[in-house]
Amino acid sequence: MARDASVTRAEREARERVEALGIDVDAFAAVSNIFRVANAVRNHTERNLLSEFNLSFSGFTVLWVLWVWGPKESRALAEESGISKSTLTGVVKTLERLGFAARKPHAMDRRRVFVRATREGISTMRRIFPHFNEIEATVTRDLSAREKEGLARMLRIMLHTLES
Amino acid sequence: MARDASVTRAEREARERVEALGIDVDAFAAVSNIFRVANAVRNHTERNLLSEFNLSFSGFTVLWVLWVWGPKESRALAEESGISKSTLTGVVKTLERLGFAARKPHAMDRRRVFVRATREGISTMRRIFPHFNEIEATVTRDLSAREKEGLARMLRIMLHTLES
DNA sequence: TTGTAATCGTCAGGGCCCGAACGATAGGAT
DNA sequence: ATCCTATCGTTCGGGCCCTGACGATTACAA
Repeated sequence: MARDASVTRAEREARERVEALGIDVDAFAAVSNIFRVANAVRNHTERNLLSEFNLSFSGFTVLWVLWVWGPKESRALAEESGISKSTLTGVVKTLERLGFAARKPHAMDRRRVFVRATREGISTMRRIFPHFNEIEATVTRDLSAREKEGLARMLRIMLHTLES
Repeated sequence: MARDASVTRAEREARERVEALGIDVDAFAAVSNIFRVANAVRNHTERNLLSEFNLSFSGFTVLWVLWVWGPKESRALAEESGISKSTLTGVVKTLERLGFAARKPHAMDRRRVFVRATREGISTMRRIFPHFNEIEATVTRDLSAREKEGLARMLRIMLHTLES
């Protein structure tokens, strides 16, 4: 079957409704579809993979960061995970309850706290990550390797634009 | 200045950590960057635009759907907005409190409820949307029109893959 | 040394978010 | 007419999410 890149009815309606206002239709189409895809993949992953491990998507993300980077201070861990410090407090509490993460105090500075993945957290990530990547591969299966690279490249450009 | 599409330190670390597992690196780069961009744009929009109107991103999305489609039943409105029915109940309550939306009972079927945007909700959307589109244009400003179209096209392909 | 400013992680409050369970309603079948 | 089943929107419990405020701690200046 040929790849289906057709515009959904919702998107067509939206464009018609909005075209009169002199807006940037290309930007609109690109960004709103990013939200749609992110939302859909996130929900799909939570329901079909993470729920087995009692992990939320954020919990998974935080644990993933700890797995990749090793122990991190709260502030940096929050930033890297894309959530606020206060949200991180709650997420780490949940990860501790699940036995996937632990806190340890900073030796020099008693304000700071390190968070690390436990042995069980690490082994769990090793089990989950291949399945997660399988989902990523599935949802991009109708794109060529070249297209995937182009997609990632454009998103990185947007990220840099946002940070500047 | 030349466009910056360089891989972030975080992404480089992640790849190294994970390459040994025989995963699909292209899919990983594409999907994880979708999450990053969606998160960043969402937060930016909430902080710099929607907070002035006491709107969450979800509230904005729901109101936007009502603006484009006109009155809708709860079930369809939730689906179109990418949230669950139970979440919609709360979001619509907030929109009602703000005076942006109203409920009206179905004439034939007393189980069903229509939701519509109020006059004030509509005029608010007309004010907000151009600013929202300005953000969309800004975050994609380093992409050509052709690239934006290609980006949207690839995301639509992913959406169709997810739905099948 | 003592005051002051900066930074740390946490908590409080309010809203979003989901799945599961619920009462109300509707549509068919018998 | 009365079951049975499907579907509607809501509620409930628990977790995520943010901003703003907080006490604790540290760094630095006077």
